[in-house]
Parts: sequence; structure tokens; C-alpha cells
Amino acid sequence: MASEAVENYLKAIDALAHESPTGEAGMKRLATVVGVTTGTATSMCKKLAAARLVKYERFGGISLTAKGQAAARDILRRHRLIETFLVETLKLDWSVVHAEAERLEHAISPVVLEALDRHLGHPSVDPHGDPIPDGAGAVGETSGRALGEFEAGSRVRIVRVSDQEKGFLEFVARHGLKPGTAAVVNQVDRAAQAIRVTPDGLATVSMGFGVAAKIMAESRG
Amino acid sequence: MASEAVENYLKAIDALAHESPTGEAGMKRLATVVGVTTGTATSMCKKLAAARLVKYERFGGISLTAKGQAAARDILRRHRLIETFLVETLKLDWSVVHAEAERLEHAISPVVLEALDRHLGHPSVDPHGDPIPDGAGAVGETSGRALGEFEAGSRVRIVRVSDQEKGFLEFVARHGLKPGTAAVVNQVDRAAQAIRVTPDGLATVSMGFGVAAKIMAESRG
DNA sequence: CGACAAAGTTTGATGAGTCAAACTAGAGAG
DNA sequence: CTCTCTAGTTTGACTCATCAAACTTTGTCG
Repeated sequence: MASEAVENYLKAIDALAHESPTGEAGMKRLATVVGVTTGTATSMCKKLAAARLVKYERFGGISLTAKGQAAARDILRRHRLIETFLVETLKLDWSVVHAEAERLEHAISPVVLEALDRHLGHPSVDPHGDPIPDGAGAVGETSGRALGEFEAGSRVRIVRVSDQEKGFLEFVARHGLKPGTAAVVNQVDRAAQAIRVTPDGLATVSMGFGVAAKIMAESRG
Repeated sequence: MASEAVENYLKAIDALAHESPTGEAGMKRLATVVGVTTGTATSMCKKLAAARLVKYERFGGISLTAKGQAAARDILRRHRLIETFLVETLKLDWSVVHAEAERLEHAISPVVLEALDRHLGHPSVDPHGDPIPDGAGAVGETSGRALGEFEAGSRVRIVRVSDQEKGFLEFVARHGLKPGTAAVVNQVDRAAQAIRVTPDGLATVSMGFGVAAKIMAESRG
């Protein structure tokens, strides 16, 4: 198995590549995400390239090889199953489970992981609505559009939140906007860069486009 | 928090000190248990002494300070709660959980640990019958005598097995001698260094004194 | 006592992962 | 076309945990 450090780099490269249009990660961002200096990130990328886990050329972008992708998906599976377990079984607050899973994901063995999966009934998404890769590494499609992209008056169901930042998650939970919740998009004010949403049976919430972009929903007839 | 390596040394010193009449661990045994050379163990002991976790003098025995004991009990609590969880919640075979817990115990945070404790209903012993230290570090008394010390004909209840070796645990499970089981000690043959035991409703088992010394029981009327 | 084995210690080196700081490539502004 | 800024790279050093091998202590047995 890859070391803890290697796993963290792979996970970060995977995430950055997914959110970038070019499908490649930049060294500066990578270093920031992993929490090291750019020099450290550069030398680690060389090692990862030598191990055929990433594609890397001097001053070029960084991306995962097939082998690296497989490893990243495995880490993602561990991370998301652990998060699900922490929320479902141990009843921990979903705003803290990301950090906890970050530590545990490196220590859990395949045997324990599969037992966890069984115990949880083979869930397909984690508490944030992110898909859990299956044992073979296949990841379900991420569905839904950002709340800010709906028309005023749309009836929606929230399916996913795409940020693990504690403050954001607490905001979402406080206003009852967790995945699974039905809601109505009352207003989309392009000039004010803000929207108003009413989750079923709860108070109406206002939020800026920045936040609305991180809450994904699908239309509900 | 102490590093993973440090935690392993503390755990090993604690275990060795407990099983030694002098209450101190020897360097050779310590190195073997931790899985390093004696040179490595010596230098680590110096570091631990500098951190006031162990008492150590050149060519003298090694023992834990109060601070080291507290740390060791904390690790033991994590280890045993995790083992209990793996058996009780995830239904893993008790002969493998020791190794699994060994890895997870270093990654679990206080928040997750206490949630686990709550989920399990604050158990006082782990699946092997070993006491689980409470949050304050207090450890219950280990009760019971070795099976080999009973008189022939004693009706007993098995309370603990004091070895984590896979083959031994499988032997115990195969013959239904897990903690909690009621049994009768049929015969204690001092000359043959062997005993015969019949667990309630199961077949009679023979075992040498060596094995019998690792199965602890208490009298049952 | 003296010799020897076993236990313990020291030393020098290694690999992983990291940082700070000096340096280089490339892209956009004037 | 050059200047400058930013991203990226290189280098040298450091810490942690480790090993192999040379060396020292201690205790035991003849």
C-alpha cells in the first residue's frame, strides 16, 4: 500500500484535476491543498511519476495515470464509507466527519472496509451526497445542478453539497438544506448575486451565488 | 499526540512490565515485541526518557512514568474499544481483530472514540475478556485464574484469554472456550502437564498446561 | 578469578518527507 | 523586445525512525 503522504497527494491531484477544465492540477494549488511547500510537492510529483501513478513533466500540468486513478478511487471509497459510518452508525455531526475520515482512511484495511460496507447496506452516496465508488472502483454519476441555476419557482430536491468546509456545512445543516431535503427556489436575483430558497416546512433562506453554487439539486416535477 | 512509533513502544513497555516480576521491561524483549533491532529500541528509550514517558538508565530496566502509564492506558482503551466494535458491530472474527485494531488505534480521535464507546454501551471488557480502561484511565481488576490451576471437577466460567496469537484464538473459538462460556474442568494431569475441559454442551478438549495457563476462568459454584 | 555468552549501547548510514531559500521558465504589460 | 510577476524547480539541510555492525557491560559457570 501507498504511504499516507502518497495517498494524500493522489487524492488531492484527483480532486484538482476534476475541478479544472484542463483535467490537470497545478503545482501551487496542489501544494496548498496537501499543506506543503511547492518545492516539496514538486519532488513528490517526481516520485509519483517514477511510480507510474501520475503523469508529470517539468513546468507541465499534473494528472493521474490509470493506476493513479484506481488508487485515488480506492481512497475515495474508504473516505466516503467512513464518513457515512460516522454519521449513520456513530451519529456524529456531519460537519466534523470529513476531518475524522481523513485520518481513518489511511488506517482501515480491506477486511474492515468491506465489513463496514456490509454493515451500512452498501450505500451509494455519502452524507454529503457524493457517490461512493464500488469495490471495483466504478463511481456513479454525480447528478444535479447548482441551486443558483434553477428558475425562480422551481420545486427541487437537494442531492449533494460540494464543499467540506466546516462553516459551510454548519450553515447548510442549520437551515435544513441537507441532501434529501425538498425545497422551493423562491427567487434568483442576478443583480444582487443572491437567491432565496425555502426548504419544506422550514424558514426561507437567502444566500449568495457563491454558496448556492455549492448546493446541488434536481428538479422535482 | 505521540507518534505511532512512540505509542507502540509505550504499549509494549506497559505489556512487558505487567508480565514481568520486576515490573520492568528488558531491551531485547522490547525490541522483539516492537519489531525493531535492540539498537533502535535503545535510542527510542532515550527519547522516551527525555520526554518523561519512561524511566530508563543505561543497562537498567525500562518502566513507565505516571505520564507514560496514562498514555499507555489511553492506547489500551482505544485498542480494546476498537476490537469490541469490530466484533460486536462489524461481526468480524475475533481472531483477526487484534491486528486490525493495531492499525486503527493510532488514527482514531477522541471524538470518534467516545462516540464508539457510546454506541457500544460503554463496555467494560473487550472480546478477549480484557478490561477496557475508562475515559479517566482507570482499569478494572482482571479477575480469574488459569484453567490449569483449578481442581479436577471444578465448574467454571471462562472470563478471559490472555494471548492474541491467531492460532491460539482459533483453537479457543473452535472448541467453544470463549469468554462467557461455562465449562467443567474434568481432569488435571500434573504428570502429563495437560488438562481436560468440557465446555457446556460441547465436546471435551485436551490441552497442555501452556495453553491452559492462557485461559482464565472463575469458579461457578 | 577469568572467560564467555547474552544483553545492551554506540556509531554511521539510510529513506521518507519536509522546509527555506536560491534559482529558472513563461506569460502578460508596456 | 524587455521587464516583471508568478508558478515551478533545485539544492542543501533537517527530523524521525530505522538498520548493521562494532563495541561495552553484566552475570554466570568452570
